[in-house]
Amino acid sequence: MVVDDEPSIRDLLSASLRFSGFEVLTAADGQEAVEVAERASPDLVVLDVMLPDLDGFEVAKRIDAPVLFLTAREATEDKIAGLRLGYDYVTKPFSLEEVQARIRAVLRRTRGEGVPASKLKVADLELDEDAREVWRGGRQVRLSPTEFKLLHYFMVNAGRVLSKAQILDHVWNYDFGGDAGVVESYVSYLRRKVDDVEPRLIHTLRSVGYVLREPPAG
Amino acid sequence: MVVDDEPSIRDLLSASLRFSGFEVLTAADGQEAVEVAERASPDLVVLDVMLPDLDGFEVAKRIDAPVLFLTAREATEDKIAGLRLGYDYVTKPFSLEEVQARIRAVLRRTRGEGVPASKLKVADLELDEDAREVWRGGRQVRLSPTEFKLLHYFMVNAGRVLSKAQILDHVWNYDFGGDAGVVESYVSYLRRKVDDVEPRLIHTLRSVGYVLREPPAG
DNA sequence: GTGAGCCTTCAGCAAACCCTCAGGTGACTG
DNA sequence: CAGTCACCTGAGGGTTTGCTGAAGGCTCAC
Repeated sequence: MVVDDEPSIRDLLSASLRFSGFEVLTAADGQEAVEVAERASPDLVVLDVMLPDLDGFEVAKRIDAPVLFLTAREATEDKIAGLRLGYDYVTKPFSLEEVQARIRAVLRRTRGEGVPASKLKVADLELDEDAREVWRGGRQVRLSPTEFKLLHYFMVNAGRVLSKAQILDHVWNYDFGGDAGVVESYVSYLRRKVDDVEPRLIHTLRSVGYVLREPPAG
Repeated sequence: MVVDDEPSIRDLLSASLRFSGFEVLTAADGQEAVEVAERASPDLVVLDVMLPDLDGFEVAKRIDAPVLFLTAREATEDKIAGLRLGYDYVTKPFSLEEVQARIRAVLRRTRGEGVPASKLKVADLELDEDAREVWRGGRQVRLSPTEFKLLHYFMVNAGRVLSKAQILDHVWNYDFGGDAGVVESYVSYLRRKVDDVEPRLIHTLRSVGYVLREPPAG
């Protein structure tokens, strides 16, 4: 369930989550959120701290479900302090990758085994979401936050062709204004760090995009 | 459903889609689009971003159907930013092949199994639309974007004779000014890359066109 | 304040690609 | 058989696309 008063954020999140296979309900304010949550008992609520009517914390108290908070990066100290006390949260502007990673982490914690494990593997390339570690051929690799998010996106979608626009939409914050050139830079960084041995896993499809996959025989 | 204020684009798209077996409705502006969509609930709407009355995004919000946007290649930043919100789009000038491929992809995603799978096969020649891969006799072949579009057009119309003019109209952008000589060049490229073994699949019909088909036994 | 790591832009280079053209080849026709 | 026509294909030039090194600005920790 997604609760935010800005329609654009609501649409962005619900579309992205539906595409990933979740069933999504939405609410535009605290009142509606409590009502819908009572009827539908969602597995998780993504909740903006700042709502027009009720305070986010108030809503969280009245809902019997795990909560992932959304908050402005420039939030006041007491808000952040409140969040630190046991709540998970993501700051706006966020990237879809970030939110989905957090959602999966929360579900994994609360629902135990209903969710895929946190280790992704393609050929001899491994990524551990919880530990935030990446290994290629038994050797650990250090990645910057953006590099990690990009590689994670590639691995979740292993075998699928991803356009640069698509990558930009998922890995970069939704308010990023630049062009797709930055994706090329980061693909280049990733290649140097995790794809400098055979078999090559990141492949360029000229004027289409990139794909991460084990090359087929022949 | 096709929504564009330029009659030539509308006719081009609707004729091509009807020929491919779709039922097509059209609208010339946003107002009409919303009305028609309400009455007919189309499976998909092909929608120009730039309409005389309403903004394309406004229309998309009011229509309860998947949307494929059309946009000028040199669109301004904010237009593109809107497209970041998860929408599929094709840039003008497009080729009919491109639009139809995108339409099928969207329908496949939203309607699940109501649409033919993404793998085409003729004899030992295989083409996977999603993975953008082509195989001949178990061996993978790399194709440029135009080569891929051309082969795709051949395979969708396997067994049917295609004139060079027809091919030009479907595979090349609608504003292409050159002559049919390119088609000969690209057929030649394709033959070298995917038709260099028996049985030959691409056949020339002198002063008529080409056809891709498995030759009959004997 | 200072430095390190990180993010983004940019420009130069390299490769891939698209299209044109022209000479050659094979088929049909008178 | 010779002439004509359609087609095939190699060569080449202009353009597009992608890769990467370098540089500037930013944040954050010390």
